[in-house]
Amino acid sequence: MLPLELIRRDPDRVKRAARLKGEEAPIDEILALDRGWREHLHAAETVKAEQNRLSKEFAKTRDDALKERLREMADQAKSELAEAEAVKHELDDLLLRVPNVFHESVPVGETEKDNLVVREVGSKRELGFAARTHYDLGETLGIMDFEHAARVSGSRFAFLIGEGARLERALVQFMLDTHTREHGYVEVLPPVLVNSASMTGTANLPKFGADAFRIEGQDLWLVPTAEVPLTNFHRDEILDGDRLPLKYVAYTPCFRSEAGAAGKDTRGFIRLHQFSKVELVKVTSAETSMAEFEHLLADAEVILQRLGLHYQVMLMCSGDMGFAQFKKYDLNAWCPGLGRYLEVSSCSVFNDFQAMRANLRYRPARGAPPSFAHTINGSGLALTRTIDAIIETYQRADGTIEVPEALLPYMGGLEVIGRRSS
RNA sequence: GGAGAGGUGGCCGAGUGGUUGAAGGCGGCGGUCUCGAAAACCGUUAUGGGUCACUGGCCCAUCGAGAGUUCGAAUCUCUCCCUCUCCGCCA
Repeated sequence: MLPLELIRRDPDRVKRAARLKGEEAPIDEILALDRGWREHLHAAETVKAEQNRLSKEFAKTRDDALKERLREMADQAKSELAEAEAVKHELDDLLLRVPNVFHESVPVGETEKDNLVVREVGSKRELGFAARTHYDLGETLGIMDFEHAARVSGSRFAFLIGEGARLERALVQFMLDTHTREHGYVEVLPPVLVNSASMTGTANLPKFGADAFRIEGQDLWLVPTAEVPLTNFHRDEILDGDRLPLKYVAYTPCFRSEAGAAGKDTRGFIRLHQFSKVELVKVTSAETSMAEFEHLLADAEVILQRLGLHYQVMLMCSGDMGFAQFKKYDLNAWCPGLGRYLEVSSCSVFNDFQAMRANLRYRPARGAPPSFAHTINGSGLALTRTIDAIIETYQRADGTIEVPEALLPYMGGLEVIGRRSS
């Protein structure tokens, strides 16, 4: 969330940022509640201070009249404080609904059409025959199965089978190895059920609860991304500054109900209620976050480069970047069969927006007062769509799929997916 | 899931309802001593918030969380969470 102090000092900046993001921000209500809260709090504390003082006196004198007066003061302080807290709750609730501001380098715009292509790497592969989609190829080869998934779970689920499942496992291994051995991330296997406080910490709550799956009757949610457990790992802590940046990588399933997206990408292995992702998370100091953000983006790009996939780096405009992000890049991989790019990674920096919600701080130097950390995350990469891009890019005229060179060590000698072994 | 024990500051660990925001120790920081270091000794060492005559002061809150009893709660009561031990169940 944003510091209340920022909203007091520069409400217009916050309003403007929200408008350019296409979000609502109840700034005037917040300012009114803020005034009310401080009035009641001041009243309560004044009475309480006097009560504390007289209470010590009472310990000596045991004066009955004083006791009666103290009883009244206690009631008064209690009711003022209750009033202050009620207003503060309302205030905090609204604060959690104020979107983050954004970095000066973010282009102002309304829709995805206003996003900026920062660079393109590689080029669209010429196949020399009519490209087929990953779901056509996948179903034909028997490595993807949507029909049985619909029976077992419902729509927007999928099975990977045989060499398809093997491909995902190889990719996971490849990505984790690259990020841990070469990029210095610590591998983590987190819980995939998290509580509401964690969901609030990363700003998935209160606004986006409808996009997530909740466990009935319990305060538990299925993680929409490993960002939630990784970023909340240090919630309510004060870290030593010299431990930063912290770098974590985790492979987890991700669960999204995607309520608002019905009808979009219904075909194929693209937008599912459950998908796998390798996620990168960094916790940094305020000074280094923007540079660490660019590094994280580069770490994710390495995966695409090694897989030999053509992709573009897209800088998201204000209107398309989301509630919590300070700046965001998408990595879009080219899929010849679909004839379009698929988003395989989304990399974001949040400045202290998440850290304030999660109360995640660090001490810049010995004895210095704590500051809120900066948080960064990005997919490195989403497995499902990376598989789509690989299948469509490496397909051969006979409908089999070549295994990208980088994955050969992870595929146990398999060089072509779908080749008859007879 | 059943039975029991316990959750105190960066860490360990005292704590009788009333100068206890909290003894003591460790660690950290500053200093004395020293050619320097160690040791020893002295001092200092939480977080959040409000407020003011605002490079400082004053006030409030915080001893797992929440509620209660009381003029006053780390200390008494209740609920919840977590940890540990034993049993059960399981991967």
